[in-house]
Amino acid sequence: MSVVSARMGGMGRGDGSGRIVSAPDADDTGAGILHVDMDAFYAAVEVLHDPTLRGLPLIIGAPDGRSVVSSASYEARRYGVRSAMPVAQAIRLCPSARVVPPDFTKYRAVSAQVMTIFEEVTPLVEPLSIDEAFLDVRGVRRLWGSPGRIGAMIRHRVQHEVGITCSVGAAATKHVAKMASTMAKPDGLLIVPEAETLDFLAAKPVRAMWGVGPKTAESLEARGIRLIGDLRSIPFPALERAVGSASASRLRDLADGRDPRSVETTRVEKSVGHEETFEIDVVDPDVLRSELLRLADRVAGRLRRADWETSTVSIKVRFADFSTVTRSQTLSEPTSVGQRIGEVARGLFDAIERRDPVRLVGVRAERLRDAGGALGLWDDDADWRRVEGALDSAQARFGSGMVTRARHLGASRGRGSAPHPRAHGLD
DNA sequence: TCTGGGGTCCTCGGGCAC
DNA sequence: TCTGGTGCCCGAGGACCC
Repeated sequence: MSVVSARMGGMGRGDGSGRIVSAPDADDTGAGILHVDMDAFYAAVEVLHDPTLRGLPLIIGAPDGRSVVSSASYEARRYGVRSAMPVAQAIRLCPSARVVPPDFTKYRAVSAQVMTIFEEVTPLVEPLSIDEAFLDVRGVRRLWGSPGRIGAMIRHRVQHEVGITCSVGAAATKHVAKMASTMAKPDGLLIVPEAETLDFLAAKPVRAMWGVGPKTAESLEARGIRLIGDLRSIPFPALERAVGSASASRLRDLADGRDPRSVETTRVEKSVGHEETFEIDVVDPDVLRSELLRLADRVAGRLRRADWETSTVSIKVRFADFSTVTRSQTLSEPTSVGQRIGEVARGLFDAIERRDPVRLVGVRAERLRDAGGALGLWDDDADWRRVEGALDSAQARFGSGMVTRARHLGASRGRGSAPHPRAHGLD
């Protein structure tokens, strides 16, 4: 029996018109990775808090200025409203829509409820964003049943315990599970048994792949590569010319159904930043400098709350014509002091000669590189040798101050003492 | 029609160390 | 002492994701 029990159109277009779903008891052999994605999450949470909004076209986004749509209800999507579209344009497409400013406190609270449900099903949960996660359910079959049953159970629990709907993709790999949940939207379950992976992928457009955006798709399509199946047949050197060698290898693997990424339960932030778009483009350098200081202060505050320091500060300046430049500087001494980050940001800004009107400035701080992965997860001797090499090289470059600190961080965690996230998995 | 804000990851060229 | 290969970091830019 085919995985597809209902088909209502082509590929998903974001408005649910291409929805494809499976029955929960469809063949799910080998489909132990689930991707769960909330449907129109921000809009759904707003409806949860104000039931009079149910059934209305909703646009989540700041109603004024230069903001864009963060989320839209399916009622609004039927008018062509999409995420990332300027709010002004969305209102023109759907003048009857209710525009609601985003409230992340509310969204985070509901997200926590949903993630708790996931963690009650399996310890192997990888939150991907506020409204989606991967779950590895291969080790909990005896507890809850097959992946299809588990997907159906999660959907039922989220709907009844939280009050919103979600879509689930079940497959042998993260990539296919993610594609499947997208196709099942809204409020659906799509199972791709492992043996049907290649057939499932073959006729899908390359644009549907996770990681292929407009630019990559355009480059592929210009060479006649429109379907994932085409990625398998094109000579590899031609694919490399289209997207570069690393992307070519990755895309070829994904097209062949290979995706070695496991569900990782730990994730470490690598940078924090703030940026702001002005309502009206700014020319006055003093205004821009003081804005950079303000952003640097906010960044520093977050660094201190997270108890880490930055080794590299970068700024971003977007001009009126939307061209963007970034500048960064690695510090001789790591810091979490706003004034210091602000000084560096201002210095970087002053070194940019272009003085066109500016629409956006941003400040970002990279986490201090401690040369072995921020959590110090040493897999084996090879990792350690690589770290030692990097530290030696850095010592030669920068002197011993920063390097001693990095070496200490590595050593204090202990070689081999930190468990790899995968070690927490079920058997 | 005029493009947010928060991120991650990749590529590429240059410089440097071993 | 010089050279080439290798591998790392840095910095800039870009693509992509939600």
